[in-house]
Amino acid sequence: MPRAAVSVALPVPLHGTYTYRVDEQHAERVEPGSRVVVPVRGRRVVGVVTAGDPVLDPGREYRVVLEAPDDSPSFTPALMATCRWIAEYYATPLGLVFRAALPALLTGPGKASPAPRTRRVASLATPLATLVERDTVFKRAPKQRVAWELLESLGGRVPIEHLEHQLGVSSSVITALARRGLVTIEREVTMRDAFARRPRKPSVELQPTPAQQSTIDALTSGAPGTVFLLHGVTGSGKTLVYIETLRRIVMEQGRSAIVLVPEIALTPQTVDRFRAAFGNQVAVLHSALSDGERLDAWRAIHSGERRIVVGARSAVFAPLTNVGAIIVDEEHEASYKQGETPRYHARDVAVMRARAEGAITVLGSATPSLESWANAQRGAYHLLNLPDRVGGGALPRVQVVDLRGRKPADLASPFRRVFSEPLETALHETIARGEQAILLLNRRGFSAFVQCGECGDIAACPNCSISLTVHRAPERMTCHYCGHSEPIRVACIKCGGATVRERGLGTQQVERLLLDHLPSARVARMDVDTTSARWAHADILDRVARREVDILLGTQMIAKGLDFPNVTLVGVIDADVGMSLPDFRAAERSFQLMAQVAGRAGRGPKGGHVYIQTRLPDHHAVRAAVEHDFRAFVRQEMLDREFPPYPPTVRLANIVFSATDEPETAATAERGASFLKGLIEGRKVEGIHVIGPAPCPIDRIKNRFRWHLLIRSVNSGRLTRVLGYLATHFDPESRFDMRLVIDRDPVTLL
DNA sequence: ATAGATGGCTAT
DNA sequence: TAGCCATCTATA
Repeated sequence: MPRAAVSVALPVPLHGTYTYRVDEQHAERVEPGSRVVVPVRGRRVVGVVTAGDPVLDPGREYRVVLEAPDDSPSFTPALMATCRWIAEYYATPLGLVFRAALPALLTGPGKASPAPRTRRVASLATPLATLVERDTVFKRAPKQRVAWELLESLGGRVPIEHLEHQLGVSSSVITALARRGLVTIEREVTMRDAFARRPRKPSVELQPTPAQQSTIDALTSGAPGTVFLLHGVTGSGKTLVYIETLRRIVMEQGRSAIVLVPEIALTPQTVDRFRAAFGNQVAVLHSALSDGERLDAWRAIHSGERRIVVGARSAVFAPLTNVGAIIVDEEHEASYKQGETPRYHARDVAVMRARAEGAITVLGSATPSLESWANAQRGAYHLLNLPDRVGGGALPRVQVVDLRGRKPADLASPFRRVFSEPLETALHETIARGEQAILLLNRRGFSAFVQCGECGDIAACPNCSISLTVHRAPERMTCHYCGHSEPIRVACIKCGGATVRERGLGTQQVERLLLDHLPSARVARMDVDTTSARWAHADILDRVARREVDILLGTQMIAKGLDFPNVTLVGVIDADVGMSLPDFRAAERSFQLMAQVAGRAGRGPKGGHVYIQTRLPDHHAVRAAVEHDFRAFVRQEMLDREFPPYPPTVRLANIVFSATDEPETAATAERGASFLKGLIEGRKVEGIHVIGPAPCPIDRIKNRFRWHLLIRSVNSGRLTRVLGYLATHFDPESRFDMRLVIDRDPVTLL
């Protein structure tokens, strides 16, 4: 039945759809989920058909769909349903959700697809059959002979990139061979796939242990829509469980699957294992792909050519059909939350999509998020445990170095101020034994906090129980949730001891100290500055794997998924910096980080040691990290989130106002708060509370002033309705470039 | 979100 | 006074 008109969601921040007529030429090619090119204010825009045959107003003119560029819809019904859920839950226009779900090259009306990528390939030009012949030709060029024979042994035709990077042939040798006419170099069109640069290892997956096997059995017999929370300690072999589960669901049952990983660049080893196990069934989507590469991968998935998608956050939108499983590795990771509109959490989207697809969801972590843990406790998720390391290896011994009440003599040198004696000794010994160390430095605090030098207590807000931030002019401590403010404490309210103002150290400073005091150690630094280049992450980690690095110093990015058997020492330089962040998840983040980084130590037969330097040795996050006891941490942390209530006890949304004028921003935030309070009181909505407004912890970005307010709700559906109402009925007024952002389930409140 | 229109301000 | 930038406006 050809359609006369369609409803189209457009990538504009307007809620609701637009109606366009369809002429006969396009009638057969438009159905829900199809991309269409339509006129919007005189320009061509790509929208997505949400429904066919809407009711038309006879008294009105409608514009006509200009193009229906695709043979088949880009969105399956299950994926459409998932996008609709996102639009409603996060109070985001549907068209913007669709746009986020498509590769960039499919969201613009342009037809120009980028030029295919080529690579240079070397081939043998002349056969040199006899040894005598070779001896003469290569008499004075032994390196050319090696290269030539390597080429010959590999079938006479090899990409130059491969010769240079994996086989160690220098480029000058190749040019010389080409110049002498012994080798010809030509260009060849390749599939754009940057990850193919990494050497592919042969598949040598081990046999599952009995514990792994029973987990695999449980996962593969889960009813459609079941969500599993797989709590497996570091080194318990979760990746093998994922792989064997997919072997059944994808290879044996013929379905498809998505594997979400926090950030591919940080987890190359995990990705390598999937590629090794499933070869060209795997499409890898990661942030470093070019637009063209991403489009190629999308097409290969859409056509059914690749049925396993491994990727970061947005891979949850992979255009697969018949999805049987969605795996979310390291499900607690904050990078699953998108930082811009649509601000979806890929873990939660994964659960919704899996339900729509009739698939199982596997949320895996050694340190699950409190949200997922609470869902498992109330029976919404099915909990599976892998409590032991594969091969019976012990978890490393964790030792606390108490930095409280250190004597002036201990603080004489800058080095000693950062590295306690036990940590320094351990570093020396580790390097002397030819083993490797990882040093974790929490992200530099963006703001200063006040801590007691005697008991370690960090000054916190009496209403919100998050840390207070030091402000200059006027000099006060301020809460960035509710706006509470008080003079800077000089004496600790718990013990009366003298307080100090703290602000974390930078990685460069610590690197300098290491280079000065351990001149023989080879130090690699890994942070945003050293990893901006495309393959910088993988390159640094590969150097560590090849043991070209003695000490790897870095921010949280070093804590993830690495498996280096020769790393026997891990040091957490200052656990308190993380604990001091003005964020209700500060303790959770710190615990996760300590637990994850501790899991990097002692993965080999040599065992391992962890040192945590802190002034809060009795804090439950530190104690639980020492004991490797996630459940003990959760028990205390759940209590702490009850009053004042924070997730998972309540649902949370962060409403951010920003504009170029400070008083106007504050006034609009006030107006937003009154609007919400009026709505809540007027409609007698129970269990929803507005906190603030207050300046955002980062109160100014690129000359825009930022204020925010928080909404707490005991009930999810009610919060959905309030946010939907705010998005469609509150007018922030566009003076001073005013913008309003609704961030539901925020992972950071900066 | 975003392009095109508008209006004020600076460098020439 | 042209050109630039911040701001405004509308989207079938």
